[in-house]
Amino acid sequence: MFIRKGMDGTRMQEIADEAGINKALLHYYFRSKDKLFEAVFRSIIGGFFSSIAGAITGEMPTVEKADFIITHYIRMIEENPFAPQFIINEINRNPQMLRDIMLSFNINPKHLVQSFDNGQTRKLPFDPRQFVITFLSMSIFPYAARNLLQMVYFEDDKEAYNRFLEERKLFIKQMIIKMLEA
Amino acid sequence: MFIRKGMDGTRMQEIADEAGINKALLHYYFRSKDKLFEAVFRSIIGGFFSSIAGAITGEMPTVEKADFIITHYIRMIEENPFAPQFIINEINRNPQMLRDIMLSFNINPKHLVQSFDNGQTRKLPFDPRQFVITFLSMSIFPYAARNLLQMVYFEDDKEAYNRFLEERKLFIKQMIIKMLEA
DNA sequence: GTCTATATCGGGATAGAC
DNA sequence: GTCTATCCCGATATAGAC
Repeated sequence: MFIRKGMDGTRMQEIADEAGINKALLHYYFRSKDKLFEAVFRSIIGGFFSSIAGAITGEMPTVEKADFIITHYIRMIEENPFAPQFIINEINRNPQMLRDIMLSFNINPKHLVQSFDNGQTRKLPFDPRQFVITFLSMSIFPYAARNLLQMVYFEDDKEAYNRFLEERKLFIKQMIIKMLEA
Repeated sequence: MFIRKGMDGTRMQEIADEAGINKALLHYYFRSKDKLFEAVFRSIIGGFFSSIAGAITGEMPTVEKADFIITHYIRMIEENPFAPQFIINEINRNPQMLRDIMLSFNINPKHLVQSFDNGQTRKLPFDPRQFVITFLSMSIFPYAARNLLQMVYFEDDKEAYNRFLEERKLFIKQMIIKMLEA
């Protein structure tokens, strides 16, 4: 419910109904709405975040390695299509939470940045983060803006949009590989 | 305030304070929070939406035309960096509103889709919407997810991220033109 | 049109029985 | 642990003076 309607838009009563219990019990377990939300948020961000990190630590990808990472990452988005936008929203609402979570997941931003200097991308004419963020953009945005894009460009045809997303997996792979080879 | 904190997270009192008036006057003008929100939303989406449409109606872009459109579109995002995510969020919250607005702006989805069949892109091996949505993704996502990306990949260095965005304009142009030429 | 004061209600949180 | 009943505050909305 938090994912669908956000922290502010969700009622404790709705959550209790969905869980088949009552509000009081919800407070008994989590003490407050804030605490409940944080618990939910941490569990959602966990998988996604470690994958974002995993996708770029170590040496930068060779083309073969990139292919593996892309497949893995896109599958994760497919399985959690609403998670990315939820994460983005809540980090905008409360940026401090991300810092805490990064610490608790033992992720050091410095290491992330340094890892860009390894591997073959060093000869590229652009900051290699351009490629990483381009990949994330191409993968995440069509899910985050699904309702908008589906309505504007696909006459609100759900099936047509699903086919588009399916075709897009190959498209993304080819684009990224082309960029890395360029 | 709606852009920053969303419809649910914004208080009428805050808006009144910001405007230097009081709550009662706000209701006098707009009758209800819902009505006020819709007025704000329509005015924000207006410019963006007509540009999304304008960017792809008529024949599909030649490389020269694409360059012009990209420059124009990115500038609009730069001037309203929070608008895209706001629009995406509120359309997810209330998809019907977009349908109404599209009607009132006289935008017909069928025409949008048909326009993809014109021009040189017809020979491309992919649905041309892949290119349009790739462009939108590359342009919008780095603004929508700014807090997240800046923290994870730029050690929360605001200036470094601004330089990245500046460099990205050229990067996007080159990528899109490369795709269209491919 | 603009204000103060107030009605009304919804929702987070708690008390206390079981 | 789980429930019902209730407190209490904050937020939308309105009444009514000026």
